[in-house]
Amino acid sequence: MAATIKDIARRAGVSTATVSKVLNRKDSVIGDETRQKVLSLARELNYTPNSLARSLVTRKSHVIGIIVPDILNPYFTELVRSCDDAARLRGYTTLVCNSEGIAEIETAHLTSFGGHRVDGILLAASDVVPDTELLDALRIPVVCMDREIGPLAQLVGIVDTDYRSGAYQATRHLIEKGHTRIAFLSGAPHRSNTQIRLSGYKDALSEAGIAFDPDLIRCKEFQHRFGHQATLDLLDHTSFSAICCMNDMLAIGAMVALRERGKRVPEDCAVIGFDNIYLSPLLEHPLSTVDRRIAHSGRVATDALIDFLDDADRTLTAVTITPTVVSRTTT
Amino acid sequence: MAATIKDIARRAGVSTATVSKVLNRKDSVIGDETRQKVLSLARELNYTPNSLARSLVTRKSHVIGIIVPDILNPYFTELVRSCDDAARLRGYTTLVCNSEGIAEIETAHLTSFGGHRVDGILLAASDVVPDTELLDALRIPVVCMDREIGPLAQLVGIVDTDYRSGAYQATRHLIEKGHTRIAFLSGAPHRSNTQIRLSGYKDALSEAGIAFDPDLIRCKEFQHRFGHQATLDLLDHTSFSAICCMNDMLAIGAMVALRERGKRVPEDCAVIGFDNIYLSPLLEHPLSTVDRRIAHSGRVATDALIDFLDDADRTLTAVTITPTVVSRTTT
DNA sequence: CTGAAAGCGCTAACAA
DNA sequence: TTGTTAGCGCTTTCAG
Repeated sequence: MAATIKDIARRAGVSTATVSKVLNRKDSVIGDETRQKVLSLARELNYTPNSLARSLVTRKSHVIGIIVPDILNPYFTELVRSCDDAARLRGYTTLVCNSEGIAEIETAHLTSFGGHRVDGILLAASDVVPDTELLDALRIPVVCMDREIGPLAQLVGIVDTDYRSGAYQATRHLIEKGHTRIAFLSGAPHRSNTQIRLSGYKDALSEAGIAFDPDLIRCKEFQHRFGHQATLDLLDHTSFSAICCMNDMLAIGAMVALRERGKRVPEDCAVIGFDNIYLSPLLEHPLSTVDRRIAHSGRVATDALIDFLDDADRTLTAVTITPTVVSRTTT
Repeated sequence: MAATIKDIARRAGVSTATVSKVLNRKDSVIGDETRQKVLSLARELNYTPNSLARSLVTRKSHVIGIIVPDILNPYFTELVRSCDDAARLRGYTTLVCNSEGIAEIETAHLTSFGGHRVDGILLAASDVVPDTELLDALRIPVVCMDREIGPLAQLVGIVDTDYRSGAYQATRHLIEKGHTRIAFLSGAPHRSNTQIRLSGYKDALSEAGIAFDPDLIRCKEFQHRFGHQATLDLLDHTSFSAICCMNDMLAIGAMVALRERGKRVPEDCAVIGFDNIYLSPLLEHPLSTVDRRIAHSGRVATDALIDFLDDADRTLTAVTITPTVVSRTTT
């Protein structure tokens, strides 16, 4: 059995209260020899405080719950990694859950966060509509990491990306390269996630005097499989010389489809992505994309949450990241 | 404040013990109306058990600690994801930590696992030599996920991959394609991880009557940057027609270097990887590689651990995964 | 400067 | 069938 504060107290001939004080650096009032005795005993017994017991009384778990749709998606892998790094730097541990983009699963995770008494929640809702009632009932501070969500009492931060601008820039980039028939791939069609991006796409088109053609639009989900499938479908039903993908995995899927059909990138068809995941420069054709500063946004979100938790900043933090085009070889 | 068992007890006019019994399905002995009253009250008050308190008394946290070098590496992303899935299926939660491949960091995480009273540990030690003394002192069951580690009292499972066979098969695959000058890229040279693979490589060569040439060997770390750098270096200093990479990220890095130097894959130089990460078929040149059943191994490791924890199987589980070559377009 | 006592929310015998 | 009691390991007033 692991040593407890009691073991130390007994051997040191002091009370557990004293040991606790020493161990928590609340020892300004503690005698020097007592402190030394306790400290050396702690080392000797290989003492590690039981954080369950500690959290129970302090009502602070120093754990942050993170929800993402799927950590396998490189975008979320990077996001989670940067959140975790930022959290550890400030003494917090991270509990990561995958919602699969399914509201019920997200809800279950949120409930479990409540049970584990996490101090705060970092939420990448993506395409799912979170149960805001639950979120409110939980009374746990929340920071949204990828988009706004409905009104929420416990919302203490939003790290938003200017998707409209990103999509606009991507489209414009393609237009400047001379394309006029530009296909558009994105996630769930009715979600703001997609609608906002679509508006940026349309803005760029109309600005250039190009008519919007709904036949060029394919919206369903943010996964490479869909990028692949949609591109094949596009190839079969219409003509175009560029694809504007609303994330990099979609772009990767699109390029696979293009290759299968013998199309060269960018000669026969240009491709641009969105996110700038760390893989995009490593592809055989390094991917042109829209950089959204993934690691930075994770860090900012985490810091905002912890600032709030640690009482450093009790106001709502709202940060909007303006993405920028990174032109590589696929456009 | 979240409702507690006490709140329910008071309103239901019963004792907390009774409430606890109902809520834990130890209610075979509980009166029907009492049960109903408690259950409906629990729902009404939106009761969620405090798992900290529960774990403190039951001495079971239902949390499993996972250590990997870096979750950004797709191999570990997949591994962690499959462990997490398997764990949740059995009622466990997962606490994931990145060791960065640095022993001190791994040690810090292990210590923190002790503090959090995790029930078991899933360890992907990779190139780091774990502090087996600490591990023993912790008295927490451990399953190794990618290789064996030294003698360990608390070791309850090993999921090993037959690296020798994998490297042998990869090399042989290349030889069968007509290559004789085959470069070899791997991680830390003095680690078993690399040495075992190297022996497979050598076996295949000697079997084919090809002399081993140390100039073709580059071992340092398992990251794409090194794959890139090593390939450039190889290109500058020797000649070869194939590269045998001991993980897929190395292969991706190598292919970038090859492209930069105007070499075509596989015409000018064949490349084979190791791991079969989910990205490898998605590359522009789908990567030939050695499949090691990542998700399967994570599942097996997790199940072995939980079997032990749940008392279903108190013997040491030792599984060796035999990898197989997947031939795609780069060889 | 140190200790006694209470209690965080829950479970687990043992009584009743 | 239900309640009483004790206690998990720790922190935190409040006395001494």
